[in-house]
Amino acid sequence: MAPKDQAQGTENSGQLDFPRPLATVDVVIFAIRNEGLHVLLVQRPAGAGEPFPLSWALPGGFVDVAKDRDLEACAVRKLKEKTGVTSPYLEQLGSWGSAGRDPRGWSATHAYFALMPEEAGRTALAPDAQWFPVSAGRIKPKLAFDHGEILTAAVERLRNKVEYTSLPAYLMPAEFTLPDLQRVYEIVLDRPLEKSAFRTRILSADMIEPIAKMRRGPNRPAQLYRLKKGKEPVYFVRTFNPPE
Amino acid sequence: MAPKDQAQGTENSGQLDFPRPLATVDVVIFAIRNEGLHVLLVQRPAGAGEPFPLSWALPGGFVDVAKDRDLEACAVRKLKEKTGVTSPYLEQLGSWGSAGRDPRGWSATHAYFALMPEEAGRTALAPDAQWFPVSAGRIKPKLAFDHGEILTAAVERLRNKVEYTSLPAYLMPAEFTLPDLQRVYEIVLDRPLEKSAFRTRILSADMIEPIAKMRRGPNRPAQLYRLKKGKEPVYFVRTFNPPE
DNA sequence: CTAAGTAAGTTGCACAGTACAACTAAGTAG
DNA sequence: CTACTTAGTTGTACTGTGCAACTTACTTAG
Repeated sequence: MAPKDQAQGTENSGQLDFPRPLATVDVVIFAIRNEGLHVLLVQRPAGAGEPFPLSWALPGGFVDVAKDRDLEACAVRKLKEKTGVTSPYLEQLGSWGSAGRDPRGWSATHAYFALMPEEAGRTALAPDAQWFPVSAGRIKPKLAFDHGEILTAAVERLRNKVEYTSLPAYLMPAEFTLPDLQRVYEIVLDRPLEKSAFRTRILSADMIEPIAKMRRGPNRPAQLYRLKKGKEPVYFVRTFNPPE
Repeated sequence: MAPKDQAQGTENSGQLDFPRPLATVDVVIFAIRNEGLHVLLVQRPAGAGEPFPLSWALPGGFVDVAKDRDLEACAVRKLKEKTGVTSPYLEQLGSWGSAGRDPRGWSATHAYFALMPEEAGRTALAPDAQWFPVSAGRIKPKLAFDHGEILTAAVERLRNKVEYTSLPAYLMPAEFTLPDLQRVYEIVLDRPLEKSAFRTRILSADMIEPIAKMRRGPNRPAQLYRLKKGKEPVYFVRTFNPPE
């Protein structure tokens, strides 16, 4: 039986015995590793009746109406199961739902995207999880379901936001230098940025603070910074001017 | 029975006989009427077992797995049912899902937001639908479910985007002047904008074109424009500089 | 016919923040 | 001590907004 057109709004919408779509949550987890943007994927099981056996997929799964108080709690749970940690940044990305995206039936997934420092993703990675480099907004293996499309949307959202926010700060380790941060911006945007304009922008944003320590190397030492506590992401009033 | 932790990923996730959340779609439909931002609401029925009887709510309802190919098609359908038209702009806003938001059980809604010109919303409005003014991001009546929260998020998203996009163009009638458009920007942002900077921004964006007609009034006539066909929204590289 | 009023549209200068490029500073390695 | 490298600064050009005064084109009152 199909729901009434005006479900949530007709005299008999109290009857709820019509077919419901499957509800899942998937999380696109980004980290910087080896000077490159990486995403965490999970290999699908090979069991009978399993869709996309052995394909790689975004970590996620069904909403558990007994366990999950709300969608975000569900996303946090999935993230924790695969990485052993909670991420410093979690944002809703959007939802994808259609008749055909899952062979098991009409399904809708609520996608989230998370940013974490490399160091966080090393602790307790699930055995079926693995980091994959993202190049040109794509991943090498073809992903299960429509996860390739979701990943592309996540990369695009990340790139757009990096243009005018402080999001890359959540990809940094506890202590970092300004050139470190700039490199992460450049990795995500895949283009070089102006050093002086970058420094002006970041330092006037009141988002990081210097600590009493320098990063020493074979050349001039660099000031180390840390994120100010409890800092929301900062929104700048301009984008970096794209080249072209 | 609860889904496995690793649903979409365990040997027996082929079994799909665990409880599923309710899946709905709701649409926040904006239009400018009487120099003010308005949103379309629908009054809930009074039948037995109906949650929030006679409260006002966002137009929406259950996903119909037989009728709706995907979520967006479902949103378009809801929109059409209430307004009789399709809107020139429809964007996904986010999803809200939790155990408590609907007394009938764990439910998740996929929220969209739509922009349309006033003229479009006059044709075939459903009898239970009505336009309400939005002031200070709020609506007078307390809305059903968590729709107040969703509306607040939609207004916030709209305000943010108006700061650096051409979205208000979708709120305009077929022919409009630049001062008309500026007024709509000012209505949404709730603050005055600079005339000359506004004109420079809009005219250099290649989004509207002048037509061979002027708007005549008790003073200097104004050039009429129309949206260029098939125009995607334009993103500017700066926001208008907020005051203070 | 003229003057006053009003809104459309233009112009010029100040200001903020990025782009570009050259410079200084502080370390290591030979 | 010199060469090299990266951190960090400085100065000038450019772009687009903020602000304010100005011109233009119409209506209405007299």
